[in-house]
Amino acid sequence: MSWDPVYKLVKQIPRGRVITYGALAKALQLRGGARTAGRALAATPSGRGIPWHRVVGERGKLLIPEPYASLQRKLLESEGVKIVEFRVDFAKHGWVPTRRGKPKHRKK
DNA sequence: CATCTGACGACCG
DNA sequence: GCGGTCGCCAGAT
Repeated sequence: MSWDPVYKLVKQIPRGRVITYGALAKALQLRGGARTAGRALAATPSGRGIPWHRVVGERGKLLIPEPYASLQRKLLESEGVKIVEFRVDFAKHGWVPTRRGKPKHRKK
C-alpha cells in the first residue's frame, strides 16, 4: 500500500501545529481508521522532510515509544508548541486539514 | 495459509 | 484520569 497521500498531508501541516492520527485517517478516509494512519507514520521514511513529529494521538498525547517521544517533544517545542507531560496543548495547536480535492470514495 | 503485532481510538469499570 | 479489552488492517513471521 502507498502511504504517499498520508505523507503529503503531513507535509502540509503548518509549523507549530499538530494533527491526530484519527483526524489524519478521517481526512484521507483510510479504511482502518486511526490505526492505519499510525501504521503509515510508523513506516515514514526518515530524511524526507516529513514532519512526522507533528502527528500525535487523540488530545495531543504522544503515543510513540521512546526514544522517539523525547525527540518529538523536543522538535515540537522548538517550533513553539507547548508540551506538558508528553501532551500537546491540542486546543491551541491542533490543526484541521484544509478541504481541498478531498477524496469522495474510500480506498480498496 | 495461520498467527501475531502494533507511532489508534472508542468503551467500560 | 487510568488501565484493560476489542475492532480494524497491513506487514512480518
